[in-house]
Formats: sequence, C-alpha cells, structure tokens
Amino acid sequence: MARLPVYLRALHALQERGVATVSSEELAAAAGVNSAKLRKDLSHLGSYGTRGVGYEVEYLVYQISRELGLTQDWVVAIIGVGNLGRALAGYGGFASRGFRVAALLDADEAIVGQEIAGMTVEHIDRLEDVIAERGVSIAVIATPASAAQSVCDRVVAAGVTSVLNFAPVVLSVPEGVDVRKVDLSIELQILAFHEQRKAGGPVEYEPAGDGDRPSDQAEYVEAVEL
Amino acid sequence: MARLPVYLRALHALQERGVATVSSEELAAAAGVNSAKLRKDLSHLGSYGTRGVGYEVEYLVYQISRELGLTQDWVVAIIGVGNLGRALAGYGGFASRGFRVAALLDADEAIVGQEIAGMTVEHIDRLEDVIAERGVSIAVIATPASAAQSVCDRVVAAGVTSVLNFAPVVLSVPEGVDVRKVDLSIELQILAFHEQRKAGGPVEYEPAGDGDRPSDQAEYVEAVEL
DNA sequence: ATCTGTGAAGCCGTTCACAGCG
DNA sequence: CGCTGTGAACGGCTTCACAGAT
Repeated sequence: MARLPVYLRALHALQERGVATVSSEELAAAAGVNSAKLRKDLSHLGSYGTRGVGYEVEYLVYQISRELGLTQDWVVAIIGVGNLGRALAGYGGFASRGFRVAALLDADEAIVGQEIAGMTVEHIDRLEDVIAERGVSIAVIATPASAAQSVCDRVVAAGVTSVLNFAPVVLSVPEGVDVRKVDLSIELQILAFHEQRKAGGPVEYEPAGDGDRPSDQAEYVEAVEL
Repeated sequence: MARLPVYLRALHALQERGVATVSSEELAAAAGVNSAKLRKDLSHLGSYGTRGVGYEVEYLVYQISRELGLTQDWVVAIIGVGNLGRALAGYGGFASRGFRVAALLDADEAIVGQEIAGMTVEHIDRLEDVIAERGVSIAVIATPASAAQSVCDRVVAAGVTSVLNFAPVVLSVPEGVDVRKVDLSIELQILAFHEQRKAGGPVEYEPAGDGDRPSDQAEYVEAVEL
C-alpha cells in the first residue's frame, strides 16, 4: 500500500488544523485520489469509519501509523556522503517519522571524519561493524553508480533487508530483500517525454488526449548519482 | 512509458562495453524486467529489432532518445536552494542527458547571491522573468512544503507545464500540467512497512508470501523537504 | 534454428453503484 | 438522509505462447 503514507500526511495536516472527523471524499481530495479508492484502501486495514459520519482523524492516524510500522523506530545508515548524502543527512523529515540516521559512511578519506548534521562520517570499512553494533535495518545508498552494487552486496550480507537506492543502476539482490529506487534523471526524462508531446511535437502512435488530470501525479521515480 | 529511460541506461552501459547487438532477453535482464514486456514496449516504437538476431544497440539508443525527447535540450530551473537544491544543482546526470540547469532561485536573502555549481543563486522575485528570458520548460521545486504550492502556481502561471516536486505536499495544478513527485520520507515508510512484515510481525490480513522477487524494484517515490 | 513481434489469455488495481448501517 | 463498505463490472498492463521473419 504505497498510498498509506500519503493519507497519513494528509491526516496529520488535518490534525494540526484541529479537524476531528473527515469523510472519505474530503480526505481523498487532500490526498489527491478518488474517494472509492481511499475507502477500499482503508477498508483493508479494518472498519475504522462510521457510516453517515466519516473517519475519526486521530484514530485513523494511529491505525495507519501502526500498519506502516511507524510506532517503532527504524535505524538508518546513509552510505555515500556526496551532495545527495549530505542533503539526506540533514533532512528533517526523518526523525519526525521514526527514522533515526545512525551512521554516515563514505570511502573518500577526505570526507571521512567530517562533521555533518551533527554526525561524524565514518569509513566504509566499518560498514559491517556499524550495521551490527547499531542495529541498522534500512540502508540508504547514495554512492556513485559504480560503487552501488558492491555496497549493496555488503549491506545485504550484513543482514540488512531494506535498501533505498539513489544510484542510477538496477541493483540485484537475493529474494527477501526489498529495494526501492529514486532516480532523478529518469523523472526528468519522463517529464521531457510528456513535454515533447504537448509542444505540438510529432504525434507518434497515439491519437491524442493523453489526459493529465490535476491530481494524477505520477509515482515512478529514479536516482541521483553522488 | 516509464521504463524507456531504464532501457536507455542499460543500453548506454552496453554501448560503453562495445556491445553492438542485444537480444530482448539480455536487455531485459539488464533493465530488470521480463523479456516479453521489453519486446512489447519496444514494438510500440516501431520494429527496430531483427528476428533471429536481436536489437542493434546504437540504433535503439537513438530511437529511444528521440522518443523521449532527449535529442533536444531542456531548460531547467531549480527553485529552493537548501541542501537538496544544492545537491540537485551539482548533479552531473543532467547535462549528459540534455537537461540544462539555467537558474537557481531562492527566497532567502542569505542564500541569494551565493555561487553554487558555477551558478549564482537569484531571488525568487525574478522567477517569472527568468522563466521567460531563458525559456525554462521544467521547474524543479525543492522548497519547504509551505512554499511549494505558491511557487508551483507561479511557475504554472508563467507558462511552465512540467514540474518535478520534491516538497512533501500534493500540488494541485490545472489540466495539462504534468507534476511528478519524489518524496523520500514516503519511500522510507514503504520500506518500514515491508520490513515490519518480514520481522515476524503480526500477520494482519494477508496469508503470507508477498513475494519480493529480486528484480521487482518498486517504483513509487516521494520527497525531501528543503 | 533463433529470436522478434503480437494475438489471446490472465491478472490486478480501479471505478461504479448500491446495499446497509448509523 | 449521509456516508461507509463492498460486490461486480471495467480496463489496462503483464505474461504466455506461437507464428513468422531472417
């Protein structure tokens, strides 16, 4: 359920505004989805709504948080402390959602030892030790493409089964390991593709009317290198 | 066709290794997809393969590049020069794929005027002028969540119809405008969700065997703030 | 004989529409 | 009467399997 985090964010916003109850229609609008879809998604977690009324915001926040595993803390290691790694290290959205960055690792001697976002960058040689000692369960790979697969192999060998990959390569991992990827350059390429079509470009194989509705925000992604 | 950029990357890698021809099977493996899917995707661009042989790498690279609109240059503006904006400005994967970052804009007087990745950060007040003068066609929003919607409204009003949003909000835009979003915190939440399940967590509503196959890299995304 | 291109079947997520609860 | 929860219809994407080109 990749949409639950989006609902959760919308619910948090409502909570801050002091809203106690929402209808599927309202919440769906805030999350940018169709109301039937939202109801079906929520019904998978159980019947947390009240017919004729809607959903109680606070209760729903708790249920979704629990479903997503956000009621516990997750220990994250960031590997590769280039521009992107630095940006991730300083990202405030982690702690607030139960993600604790416990290590920054890099292979570059010039970077190792630097203080970033209140943490000292450690040498990649310590990777296995750090994962074991601090109980890292999610590895964020922000290395250059060339290093990504070997870093991935090492974190997997060290027992990590969740990887967020920012390097522009397809990582191969054994069954049971989850890899998600974020690739900026692919995002831009997809935008360029649509942009080209709009600009009265040559119509290639579809008649017309692709239909980009307002809330139809695409959800594919790709990665930044370094 | 969100997979074309992935194919293209795999093809570039093959090209660098001097490979002249690939079968659908090989290319599919490199891109992390099924070979039937790959053939169907490529067949939509025309018949660029040779039966009994495979696809000519160089020719296919050209055809896909053309389809994606990468044979022309795209002018990009990055709005919000926090940690993430800086990382994006310094990202090398842009220029090589026909994306030219033509402007960095921010509202913070302390940041305006700084030199980053060879460019001077300009004040957000100049947004409309910059878009018009330099022919910006893609806007990258890397501002805090609170500023994202108003920045988005301004770039859309200025004629931009492609937006890449890193702020953790659902942007609402008029029909005809393309928004893609990258949200890191949502990525981590999805990983946490799966991780929780693996760890012998309470089985909630599915029997078992979710089946994370190796090449099944998820493709949803979400954004970093600032 | 090999590997592409593609009709046909299968599968899964989305949407519709309404029964039924509050 | 309003709004949730959900069976049923729909549509698009994926996979299969093979005809046919080289």
